[in-house]
Amino acid sequence: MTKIDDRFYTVPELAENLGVTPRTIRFYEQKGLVAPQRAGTTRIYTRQDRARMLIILRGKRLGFTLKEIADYLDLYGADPTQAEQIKMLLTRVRERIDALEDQRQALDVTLDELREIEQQSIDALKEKGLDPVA
Amino acid sequence: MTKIDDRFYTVPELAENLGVTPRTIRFYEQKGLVAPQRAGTTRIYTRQDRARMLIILRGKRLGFTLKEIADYLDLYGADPTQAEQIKMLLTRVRERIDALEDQRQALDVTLDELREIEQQSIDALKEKGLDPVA
DNA sequence: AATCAAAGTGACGTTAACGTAAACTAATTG
DNA sequence: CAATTAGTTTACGTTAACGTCACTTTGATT
Repeated sequence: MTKIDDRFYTVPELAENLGVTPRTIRFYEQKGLVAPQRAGTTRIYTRQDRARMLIILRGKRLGFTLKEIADYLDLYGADPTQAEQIKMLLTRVRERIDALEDQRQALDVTLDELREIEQQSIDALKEKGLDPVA
Repeated sequence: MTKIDDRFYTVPELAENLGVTPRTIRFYEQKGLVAPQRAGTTRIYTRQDRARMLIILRGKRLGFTLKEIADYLDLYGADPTQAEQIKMLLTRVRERIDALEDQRQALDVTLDELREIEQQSIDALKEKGLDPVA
């Protein structure tokens, strides 16, 4: 018998557990990313809710907007085979990979230009008899 | 005798010439980055003003904020030897290089994670007998 | 029942770099 | 001289993802 984790979390507890602020969790709810049940007015988060939050946070880490994450999650559960969901994920992930590779390219170009300016600055200071380190 | 470029620009002309909108130029003035003379109410930009704009635009391309660019430009002209200006520039440029190198690192990590997800998605679709390309 | 901490609910603030729209004024053109 | 064209001014709008307050509500405890 494996013990199932049937623990419930309140907002502050879940926030603590996930390393985010309570405001963030409530904000996500307002954006339709999570929909916890209530006990009176208090939000109750199950392990499934927590799993959803983890997906959201991973999405954020990977640079997706909350809107994109919401679109993805909308298929979650509404798609028995989950094929559509995975296809959509694959599409978005590939878009993001392309975007990041472009960014990487641009970043390298910028770095080169900055290094050139750095060198020019060093040279200029040397000509004035100044130490570029100081 | 070299012909000097003593042409003057109005806001829309300079904007056109630099590939920015008039609003941008006026915005920079409001932020204290440029201070063109006036002919009545109309702004008059000299070649020096244009040079300043080019510096600003380069700074932007390199990822500096308008505030940082403004600080840099404040030394421009107020520093006869220009040594301080160059030192400051060097400091900022190095900071920016460090930041971008960090960014590059993070970006690579993210890319790896995305590629992993891509692969997992492909595998999942294949197991369902679906073509990951479609 | 009074109290008290915890949770919730607006609602406005923040940041950066402009965009947009409306209303003005000044100068030129027919 | 009226109309058009240019340029200016002012102020609010935009975007994303929350932060920060101030205030109210609840459920629980004494």
